[in-house]
Amino acid sequence: MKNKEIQEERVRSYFIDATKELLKGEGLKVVNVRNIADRAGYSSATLYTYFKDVKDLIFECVKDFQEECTEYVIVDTKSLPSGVAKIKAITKAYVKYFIQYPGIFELFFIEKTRDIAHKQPTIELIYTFLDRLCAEEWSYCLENQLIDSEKSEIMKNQLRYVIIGLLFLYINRRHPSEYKEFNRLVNEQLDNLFAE
Amino acid sequence: MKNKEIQEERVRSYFIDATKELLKGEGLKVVNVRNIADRAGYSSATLYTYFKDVKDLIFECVKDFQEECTEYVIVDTKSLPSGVAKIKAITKAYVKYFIQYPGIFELFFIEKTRDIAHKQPTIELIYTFLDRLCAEEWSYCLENQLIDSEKSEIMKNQLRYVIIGLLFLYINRRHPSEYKEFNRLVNEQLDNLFAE
DNA sequence: TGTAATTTTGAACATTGTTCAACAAACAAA
DNA sequence: TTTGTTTGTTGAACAATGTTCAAAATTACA
Repeated sequence: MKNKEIQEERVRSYFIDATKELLKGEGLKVVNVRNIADRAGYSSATLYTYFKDVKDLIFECVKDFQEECTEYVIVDTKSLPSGVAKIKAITKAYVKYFIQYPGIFELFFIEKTRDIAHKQPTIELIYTFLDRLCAEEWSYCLENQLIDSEKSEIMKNQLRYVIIGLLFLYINRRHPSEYKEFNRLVNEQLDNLFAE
Repeated sequence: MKNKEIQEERVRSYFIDATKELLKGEGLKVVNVRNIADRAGYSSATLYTYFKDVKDLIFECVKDFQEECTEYVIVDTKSLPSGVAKIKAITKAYVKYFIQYPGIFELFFIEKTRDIAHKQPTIELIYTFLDRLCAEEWSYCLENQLIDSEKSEIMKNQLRYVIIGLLFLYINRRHPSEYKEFNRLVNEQLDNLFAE
């Protein structure tokens, strides 16, 4: 009974890895059952013995990518001292990760889940991701009165929505058309958020 | 030659009207060539003599909906005196319009255009829409020194991105799950933006 | 080794967007 | 009015997508 579970998990991982490779490579537009199955070395019909449907499989990748992104952010910012500048740096690393892998951004934020109610825990995970990346730093800033505690919740929300808005329009709509300008806007908004 | 053009424009409008009805009703998920053509009273093949493809047809609706939304906002806010409160009111009306017709939000911001380069003027129109709705009011506030002119561009950007972020997560991801909470967040962010 | 259980799959189906040869309607020329 | 040409319309077919299922292949085990 135990072996069966191990083997089952193994095959699932072949499909998941194949999907992750496609998402990181050419992005959502080439993620389909036949491409996934080809890459995993199975027929597309086999996919359905391990996953309810292809959306289910695709959403299985979320947790892995969050871990990868977390690692990416930590590596990029670990040497910085705590404080407002570190929140900015974490946010910029988070942004950079999605710019590097637009397919992952699409998966996290744009791709429609068939059954959004059933996937709500995953959605919640995505939604609170930036908060969790910055949580320690917010705490530090509040403890050391670097940030007005009255305003901290509003600021967290502002950070979340501004960054999602920026990433969304840039990745989904090529707006602004130049990365440089996009980057300038990110910096401007971050500086503004923590100004005064 | 003139008659031909009139008739052609007429048939185009049948398809466009059919698409608009579907978008305002059940939303993007039911917008497909067969549904559109059925409603327009033609075969789906006919659609292709009047439009390059279905995305082209769908994007034809953008301008009409912008006019409708503009009207909606004007009616909702025309009696208010100029000033910061009016910018807030215009923004809230803009948000309400998209909450009422989520399908139109999807069309404006989420739906992928096949050829994003070719559609860039339309994208630009969408992107600058809220700015244009508020343009007069920003001018008024700047002239009367109700807003720091140094910060006005940053504030406009903040407004745009926060509102798009909020609408996007609420409409596309049911987050937050309650409209009341969504509304609270919109108000909180608007108040914060114009505070101090 | 033979049989039962499990895993895998090819083939089929439904639903998309799109194309095209053929049909129908409108129009022009005789 | 008849005939021929141009224009508009469409059914049928195609390709790409997700999904299902009976049958084939493989594995487990008595």
